Amino acid sequence: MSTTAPLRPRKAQIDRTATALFRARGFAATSMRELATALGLEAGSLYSHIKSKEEILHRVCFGLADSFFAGFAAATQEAAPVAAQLRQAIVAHVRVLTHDSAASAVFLHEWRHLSEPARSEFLALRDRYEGAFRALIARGVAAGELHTPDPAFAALTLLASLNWLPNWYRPEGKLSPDEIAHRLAEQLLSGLV
Amino acid sequence: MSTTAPLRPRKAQIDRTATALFRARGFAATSMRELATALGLEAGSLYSHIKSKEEILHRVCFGLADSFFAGFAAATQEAAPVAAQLRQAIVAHVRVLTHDSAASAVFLHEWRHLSEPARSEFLALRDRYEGAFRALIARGVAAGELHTPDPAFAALTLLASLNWLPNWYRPEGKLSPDEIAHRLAEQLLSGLV
DNA sequence: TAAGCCGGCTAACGCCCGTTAGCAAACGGC
DNA sequence: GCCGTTTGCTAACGGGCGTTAGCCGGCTTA
Repeated sequence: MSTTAPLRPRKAQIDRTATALFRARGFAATSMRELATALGLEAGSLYSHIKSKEEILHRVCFGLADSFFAGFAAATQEAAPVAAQLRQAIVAHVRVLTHDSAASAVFLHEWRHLSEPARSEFLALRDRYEGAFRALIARGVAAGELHTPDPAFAALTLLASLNWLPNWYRPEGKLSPDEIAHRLAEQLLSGLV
Repeated sequence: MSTTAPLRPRKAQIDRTATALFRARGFAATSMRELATALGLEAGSLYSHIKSKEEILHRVCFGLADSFFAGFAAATQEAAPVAAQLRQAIVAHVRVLTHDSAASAVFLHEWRHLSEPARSEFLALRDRYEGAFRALIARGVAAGELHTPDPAFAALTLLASLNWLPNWYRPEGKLSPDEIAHRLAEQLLSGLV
């Protein structure tokens, strides 16, 4: 858990606005002049607050990675049946996705515009997170609580389903984040028969 | 099924190379000069073959949409149990994804760089395709072959899992496309218990 | 009231972008 | 052997890009 120093409010606002633009148009297709206009500024003024365009992307991507790891750790630290831990991990994952779906979309799609070595570091984190799910499922299989021919495969499809959420989630929708999480868990753990 | 006129070979090669670059770097971050260099040309020469950068993206996105619809139609035209039809539709979808995973990745991620009205037309096609899966699942539920509280939800998670495939599929991997398709179908239809 | 930071401006830098115009070599079919 | 098509080149266009330098008003704190 890298301790993120509290951002000055203006800087946090820049991050939020940039995140929304990055999500809507993509990182490469969003210009600093567009971002400045959206904030009611001139382009040059942004550089009183940030060092570069990529710095924003870096903060968004790694900040969200921290959130995902924190959620997973909290969900799996109790001594509960593995299936219940997996359910909790799904809920935690969905909570992060829904709490800031714009940042999540950026996290999922725009990380490749990070330049090295940040890009490789990011991918390593992503692999580690996926590995944690894989290991959890494997423990469930070993304990006889879960059944799948291939835990890696299962982890892949599970996370893929969850990560599609930012594409259709609307905060004003009928289902609350936790209801969505439980339905997803139900669906993914029980299948369609 | 819009009949795609056969492309002249050079033009087809430009499309293929561009697709690979769009996938690796993203549409907006890929320059015509990069594309030309990858083909051993100068940037201006590209315009003897194509009208614009976006034209390439348009062809890739809509061409793949055609493939998906064709696969789905072939999979569901026989009078088989709905569950079997769904299995076949999954296999068809996976075949398209694996046959050209670069184009699939572009189809899935870069369509938003289409300008209007192409962008809206693309989204309408995508909705229609998703709707076809949803309807198929709903028919399965009505026939008592499938069980899910919410066919729309099920269609969403199913396609999400499948569409993650281009992110990890490697043609030289151990599993053949059809083996992957059957495992995915198994996983998604039966769950983890 | 002075000092110092915070937040913003204007102007400009060098560079890269997509695209066009005009020209020329190579080649296949009649 | 001619003609049209295909394929490519060079040079340049107007414009947008990320970023920097230098400046300044206004707020906070001593």
